[in-house]
Amino acid sequence: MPQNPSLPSTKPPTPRERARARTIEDIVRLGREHLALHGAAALSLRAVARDLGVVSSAVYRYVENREELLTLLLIDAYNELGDEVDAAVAALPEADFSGRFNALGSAVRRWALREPARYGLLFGSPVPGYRAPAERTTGPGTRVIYALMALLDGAYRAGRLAAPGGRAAVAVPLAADLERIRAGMGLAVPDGLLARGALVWTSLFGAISFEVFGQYGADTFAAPEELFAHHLAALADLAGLDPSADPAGRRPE
Amino acid sequence: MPQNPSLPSTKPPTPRERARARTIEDIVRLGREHLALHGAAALSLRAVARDLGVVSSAVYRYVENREELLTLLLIDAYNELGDEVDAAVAALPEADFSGRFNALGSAVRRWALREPARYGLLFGSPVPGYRAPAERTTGPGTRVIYALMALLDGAYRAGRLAAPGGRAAVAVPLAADLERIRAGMGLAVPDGLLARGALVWTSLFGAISFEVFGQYGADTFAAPEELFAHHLAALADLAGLDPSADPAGRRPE
DNA sequence: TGTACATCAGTGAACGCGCGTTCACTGATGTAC
DNA sequence: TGTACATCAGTGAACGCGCGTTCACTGATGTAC
Repeated sequence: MPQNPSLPSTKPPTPRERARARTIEDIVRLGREHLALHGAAALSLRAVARDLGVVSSAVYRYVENREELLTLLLIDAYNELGDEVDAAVAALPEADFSGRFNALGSAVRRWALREPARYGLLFGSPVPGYRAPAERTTGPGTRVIYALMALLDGAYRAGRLAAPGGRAAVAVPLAADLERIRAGMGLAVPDGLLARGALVWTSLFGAISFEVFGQYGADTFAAPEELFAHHLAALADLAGLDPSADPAGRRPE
Repeated sequence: MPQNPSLPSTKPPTPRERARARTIEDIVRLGREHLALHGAAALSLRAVARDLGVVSSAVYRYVENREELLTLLLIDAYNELGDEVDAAVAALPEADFSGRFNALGSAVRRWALREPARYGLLFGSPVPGYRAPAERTTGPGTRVIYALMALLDGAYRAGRLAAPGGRAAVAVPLAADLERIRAGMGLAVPDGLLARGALVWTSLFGAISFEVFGQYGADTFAAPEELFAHHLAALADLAGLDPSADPAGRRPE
């Protein structure tokens, strides 16, 4: 049974604690590599132990079981994606809403193409027999949608988010859901724009998933970056982002 | 080595041939059930053989190996989805473009929610170590996008597809891709609308994947049908479908 | 209509593999007095 | 500063499992003459 590393981390870590933390880091790193190479279903504690240069049972000192390692890898991947998205967004001025939107979408795509198997773990078919513990993964798992919603909400508060036209009315039960989300995230955007934001969110990942998972077919699109840039621009329109007042010199990545 | 069932199927099938075809059907049916229950990674020839009431090596009379069974199941699933989409679309008058668009999207969603594991096989993370043979799966695998594009092209030819506004210009390399697609599918829609159609396509599957794969979180949306109906309406707008002339009495499913 | 032969479905044993997990154990590293 | 004890990392063997695939075989079903 693995020892609980540090409940109240008051004192500085002892050498043993630091060695232990480093080993856990190694395990996660090796697990990450296995994930990237062979996919989640093929992730095995024995293989990780081999790479760690240790007998298979030794891993159980650090990780309760295979599920737990999967959870660690899930959190690790969500956080890496979240970090990269946050950094890409923060690199542009706060008032450049369209620029930040582009940066967010491009950052997700870049990470997904670089880490297809980990992207698949997060946004692909569920791993059979594994259910992520919500209390540990919800936080890291919602970072991208939080970043997107904060961006759109900021644009709305700045008067730079146009009201949606078209045929889409918000029905009553959906309005209740949206109100709950708005309250939970501290947003100001009205229903129509919030619903559009949700669509933009799923659409972004839909476009990326098709590219990463190879749905487009072998040689349908020779210029996938162009296609994605086009999609991003259309999604910015769909979200209601007003292009007129964007700082000059911005261009899609 | 499995015998090739029928290259030139001239004569009526012999009893043996019919028994053989029935057994293959049984294998696909059982494989389908295993897929639905445990996912593609857990699909095993031994398990199928057990369910078939036969020793494991006997399956090799009918199926070359595990890969081949996966391919059969892939084709089977693509065709079932394609059949249901086609039927849903054909149930509405040809001129009711918005209605048919709704029917198409709803049919995909319905099938996906009913068959989450098979949906995951088609549109989720790739099965590790498996590559679908393009020459056998491309046909069935493109039925939905063909149906969607035929629908949008019909609307365009009928003057019922509005030119896209917004910031999205089509860059040159992308235009070349689009021209190839247009020629290959015999379409008339211009670049802007074609690119929008591709975005609508990926967005539709993005929305469905999030719902099927549980990305929304446990209780974020109590009314997922409402959300999807809203998304479909927004996607109809995005595609450029003109709502004004739709037959009365149409409503989203 | 009957016989000799070819085809085919299914059997059963086997090979070699990797997996998750448990358990009693040996030494090394830390801690309390 | 030294000693006795507790903690912990890692070992090695084992249990029981399921998998894909091959192979020589037995019988039943079909086919040619």
